[in-house]
Amino acid sequence: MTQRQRRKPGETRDKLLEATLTLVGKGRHFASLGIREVARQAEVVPTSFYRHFRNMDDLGLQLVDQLGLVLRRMMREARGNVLHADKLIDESVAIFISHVEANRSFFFFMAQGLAGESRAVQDGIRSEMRFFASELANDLRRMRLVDHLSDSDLELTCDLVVRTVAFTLTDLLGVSPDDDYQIAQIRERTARFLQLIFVGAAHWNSRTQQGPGPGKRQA
Amino acid sequence: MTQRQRRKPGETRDKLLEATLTLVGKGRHFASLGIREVARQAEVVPTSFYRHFRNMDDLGLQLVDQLGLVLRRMMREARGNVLHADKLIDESVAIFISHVEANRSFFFFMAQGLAGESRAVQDGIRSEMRFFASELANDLRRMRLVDHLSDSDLELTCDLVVRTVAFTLTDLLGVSPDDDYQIAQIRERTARFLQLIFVGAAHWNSRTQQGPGPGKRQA
DNA sequence: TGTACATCAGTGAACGCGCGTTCACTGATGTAC
DNA sequence: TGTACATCAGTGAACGCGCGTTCACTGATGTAC
Repeated sequence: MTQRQRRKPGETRDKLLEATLTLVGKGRHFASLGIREVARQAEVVPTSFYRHFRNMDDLGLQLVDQLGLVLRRMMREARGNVLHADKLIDESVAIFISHVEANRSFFFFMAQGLAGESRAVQDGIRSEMRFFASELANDLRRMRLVDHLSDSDLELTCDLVVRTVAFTLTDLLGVSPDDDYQIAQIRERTARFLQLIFVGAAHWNSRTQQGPGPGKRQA
Repeated sequence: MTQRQRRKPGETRDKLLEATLTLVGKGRHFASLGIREVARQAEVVPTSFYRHFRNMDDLGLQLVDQLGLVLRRMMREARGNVLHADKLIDESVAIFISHVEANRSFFFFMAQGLAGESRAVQDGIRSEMRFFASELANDLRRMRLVDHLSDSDLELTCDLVVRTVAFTLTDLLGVSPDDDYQIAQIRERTARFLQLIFVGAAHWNSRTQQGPGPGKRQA
């Protein structure tokens, strides 16, 4: 057998993670993947799997860690590129969508994991989202765009923003990655969702929180 | 064998559907369920499965149909019970949560299906959500709570409301059905999300739509 | 610098098992006359 | 009302296959002295 072993350290592990993402990217659900199937996709013998992961859930957890890195990279890029506050929403959404396109499988895995079989993966993804929301809150504070909001109301707003953006994943899941028109539609719609939320945040106050119905304030 | 056949017509089919929901309710993911496993849970011989469904995806589609009925029942109850506009949000959310508790597995299946393996199921659930959003829009129009919104802005608002409520499912998924405290937390938080959205809708206008950053209007 | 040994990651064979699916069968129910 | 027949839904046996997992092995790399 031609040089049967000693790839670069961690290479097989990376291949297995990537193979899983590839299958997810092809439309498979993480919960339905098996060890042999992933190993086959990774062009690795099934027994190698156990050198790196205890089972598929364990692999899923390590994918969540990598997802965290992807999200942080995205956040960094957004901080660098979103300069003018008046385009904050549009530019942020655009950056999000472009990162989803560039890491489709990762984000699909994220969307799947939120309602997935493994509690640990669920919690991991939720924790990433919480972190993201709190970083967003920090940024908005720093930009002094939400001075009238209490900490907990700001946190509420950012959580809703993150959820809304995350839900977009289920929209993107359904369209082909090169259907630019549909993707633009989703981008615009998402931006309008966020505008709606921020308009709400701008007019939010503690009285409001006590619960009028819709439209109460408009008169 | 004791009375080997002729149950009530459709009984086996219902048992298979219910068995699937039971497994989903226990934390399993729909995509990971197999025919034999479902048949076992239903206490039915595996071959019976084929008398009613072509495969698991087919069964999933029929679950989506039933989910539609559950949602319609919920809508009817909300229409009957939400009387005073100033409590519209709180009461609607309470009704939603109580229906989720009463049909846990159904709603878990819905949450799973949104990012599930079957495109048909995905589309089915999305279609149910669209229908729900449009009915909500009708109701709000009828109650004259959103007179200043254009049709498309109202549609946008209702879509966001439905998404936000749907996302709640991933929160509920993580808490035990008898953890009343946590469930109350989720209910309150969801109600606040919706208040935020409706405050946004109340102050929304076409200028806004052209995209100011957050807080722009507060000065 | 060289040697002995421990550790690590990749391998192929093998296991028992549960899977999806097919088949021919059975008997209850519905339909035609 | 009675009879003959078609349809339908449930059944048990059987198939070949892919699954997760174990095992003993191999050889490259790291470490101690």
